[in-house]
Amino acid sequence: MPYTTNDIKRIEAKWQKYWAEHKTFKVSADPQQPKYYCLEMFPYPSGKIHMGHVRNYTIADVIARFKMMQGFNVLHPMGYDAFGQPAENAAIKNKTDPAQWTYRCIDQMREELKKMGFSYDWDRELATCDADYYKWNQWIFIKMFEKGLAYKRASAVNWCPSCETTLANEEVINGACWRCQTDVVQKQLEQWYLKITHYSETLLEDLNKLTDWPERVRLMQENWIGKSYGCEIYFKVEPAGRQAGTESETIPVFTTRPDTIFGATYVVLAPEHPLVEKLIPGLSQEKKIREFIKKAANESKSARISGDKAKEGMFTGRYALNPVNGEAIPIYIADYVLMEYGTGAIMAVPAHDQRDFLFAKEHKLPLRIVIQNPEAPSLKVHDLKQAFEGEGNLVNSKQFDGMDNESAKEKIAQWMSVNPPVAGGETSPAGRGANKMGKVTVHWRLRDWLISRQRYWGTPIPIVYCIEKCRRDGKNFMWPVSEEDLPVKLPKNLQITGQGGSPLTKSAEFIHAKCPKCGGAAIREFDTMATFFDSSWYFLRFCSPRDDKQVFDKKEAAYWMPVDQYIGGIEHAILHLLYSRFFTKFLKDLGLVNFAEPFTRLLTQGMVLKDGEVMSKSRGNTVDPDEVIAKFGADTLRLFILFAAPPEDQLEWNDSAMEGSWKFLNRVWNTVENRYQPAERADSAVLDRADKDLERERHSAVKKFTENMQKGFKFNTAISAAMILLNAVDQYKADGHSKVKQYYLNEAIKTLVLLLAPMTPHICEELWQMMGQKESIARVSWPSYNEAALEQDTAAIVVQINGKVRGKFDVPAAISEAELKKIILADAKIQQYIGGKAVQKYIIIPKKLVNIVI
RNA sequence: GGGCAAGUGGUGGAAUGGCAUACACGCAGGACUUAAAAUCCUGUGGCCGCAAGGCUGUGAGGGUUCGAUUCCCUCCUUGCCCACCA
Repeated sequence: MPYTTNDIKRIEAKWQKYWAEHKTFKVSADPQQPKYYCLEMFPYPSGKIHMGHVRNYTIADVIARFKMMQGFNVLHPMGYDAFGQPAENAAIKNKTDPAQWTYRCIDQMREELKKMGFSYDWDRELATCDADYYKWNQWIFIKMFEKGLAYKRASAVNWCPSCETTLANEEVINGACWRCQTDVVQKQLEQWYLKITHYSETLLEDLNKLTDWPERVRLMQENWIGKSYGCEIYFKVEPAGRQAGTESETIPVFTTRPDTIFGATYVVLAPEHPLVEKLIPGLSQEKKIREFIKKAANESKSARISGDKAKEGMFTGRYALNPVNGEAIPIYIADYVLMEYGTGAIMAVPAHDQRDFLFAKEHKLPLRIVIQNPEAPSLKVHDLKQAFEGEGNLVNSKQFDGMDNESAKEKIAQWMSVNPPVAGGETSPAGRGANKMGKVTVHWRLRDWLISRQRYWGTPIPIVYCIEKCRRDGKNFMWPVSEEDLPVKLPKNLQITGQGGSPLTKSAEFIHAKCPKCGGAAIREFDTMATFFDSSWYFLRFCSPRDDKQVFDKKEAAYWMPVDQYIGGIEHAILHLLYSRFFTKFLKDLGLVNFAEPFTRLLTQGMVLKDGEVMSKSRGNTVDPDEVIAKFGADTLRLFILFAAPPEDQLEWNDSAMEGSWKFLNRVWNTVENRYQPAERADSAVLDRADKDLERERHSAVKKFTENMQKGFKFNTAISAAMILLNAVDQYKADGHSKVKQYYLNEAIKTLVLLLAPMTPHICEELWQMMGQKESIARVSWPSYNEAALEQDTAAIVVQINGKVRGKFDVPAAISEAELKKIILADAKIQQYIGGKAVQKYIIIPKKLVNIVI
């Protein structure tokens, strides 16, 4: 039979049908069997799969099939992250319903995935937009609400004017919306948050457990959580002349540099700081300050954080007292201080902080040097061209003078946390430290997660607001929907226009509800959940996807979880992976799971490039997997992707290398077809040199292939081991009349097909059948190797003189050192290189190398 | 500005202290063919040499070592992440 595109198409279709009909990859929990949960990040169903998907899922499929052959009970599911804005945008554009569009895309995507021959247990397929999935989103939300971990709060939030919705901090990239790149603005809104900060400490701490995660993902999460040790210092506000006697306000500032406290020459509040309202009324410049605050608020986030922007600010007219020396310093409002970090207020030390330095120069504010550079010890204020941010010894700092600033950080923080302000009087706000100058604190960069979205195509937040009795009684009127009323279903067939806010606000059918408390009239919350909520626990749902009684089956989850190998793009290093870790910790606290981390091992696959650039629709340099499959078949595509680069590295698309993969499979095919002959088991006692060499090549290929699969999934070098075996088989001259030779040839060919089975499953199934086997190759045991068969009789010894290669010797493998030396020194060429000089020593690495030092 | 990763033939890549360039792609030459495709064989880092062979070579410079692509230091370049984070 020839090897043509049509044959390949027929073979691939045949085996895809076989796997589907025989449910080859259907699994169930079996405590007698070791489990392996292999999971790829499920796709957003946009219809067509792209090369990034193909690479991601091919890597996962090879791992799943390899583990299956190694005897594991492998869970390998697939689903769709199906809620989200693209469905709404498509619905607006095509005047259809987001649900219709999404399910059509899912159908299309499923077909494409099947064409790749992936080993999914299709009976577990799920889509997050199914009511029987998002019902459990709502259930989890209510549990969080009950524990105080889901709450509603008004504050300045990130708002994307184009998507007309709020965004989480994690979704703002360089001040712009992650989805549409529109500049994000700040807006004051009442929104739902999840209290991920409740787990800050353990999210950080447990990163240490994730030893099989890429180092850089752990670092990115560590930076994102951002634990910083520092000090909160209390600056008492001086009463304004007329208001003398009124209760004084205190400004807590956060700093990581308490060693510079004696150099503070002004205090700065963020424009949104709540204290501003209390400080400015009645001041002559009140109006101007309000204008400035308004201007700052309207500025887009990207403009505000851009590095080269001049720092703008205004003097409030008020002063604050530095607790360490009682000095009155001016209070400013400036846009370079961010409300969302620290306390939203800073002490400015212009001599030792570049941002403060620039602002001080601009506003002619004084500088004071409190750290002397040991390399230029007579630093003067008027010499400063920029802030001195280096290490040094303290000056102008009273009893701390002369101390190195690293020790001073700790000493001063300690001193402030036990002593009242030197200027006297009460300064610490209630609960922050009873009348002390400051306190040692820890600050986190991680913010609570804003999950409200003013969009239609998402999980409705299961909350109702009573508008009758509860509200009239004036107490709580916000209630979670009771469990038996879940799911709160999304209404169908709404008009999606993309304008005028969420379509849910206009659906009478949706809005009106009954108050779960008093039974009176109520209206529903019409915000939906961010889709990252959906994907934060889907891996648990895959353990029991059809369970309609509970969020997931505890027993099933206990067997399958945690995920042994998770595979996906680096772009989810923070968002999805952090949220999933948070959910797992919450579910552990609920007693539903008994592990703290959902993903034991993580592999982040590299991007697919073409012409040196990331393949993307907007660049127009995509290669359609469908077209490649039509021409070469799925196996060739899979092999190319695995062979072209290690999975973590970028992969450069190359058409001619694609043909190389085709050629290789063609050779494998021809070898089986032309050289495999049924033969009986033969006596190994009659092996000649060539047979032994072939056997050694076979065992060596199994060893190298298996080790490369196990140590970091180095598929490219595993494949090269298989290629070497094929080369050895092709070189091997089997005497057609010798049963012994045919037997060993058959063994080598069978091994080759088994090794390739996880990578190119269709063709290997077909070849396996051609070789007379009845069983699907997917369930055959992985081949083993024998160390003894790898032994060689002779060893090639490299001889170096002073580290330079000067000769090679074939010697018996078991030779003694003395004999080895004798043989080498007897060589005329070696003697010529030694040239009569005295040999200082011999470095001998057995079976490898001898270095003669002269 | 801070952090991390990576720099090896014409190309993808291999070697993690012991023969640099495994395995492929590409290219060149040859066989088969009326011819082409396919397939097979040979060669393929650079320089010198008819050859045997020699010298040189893993971004640049230095160090450790009998021996460095591999470990350490400095620098350059590229990529990624974070960033008025106090």
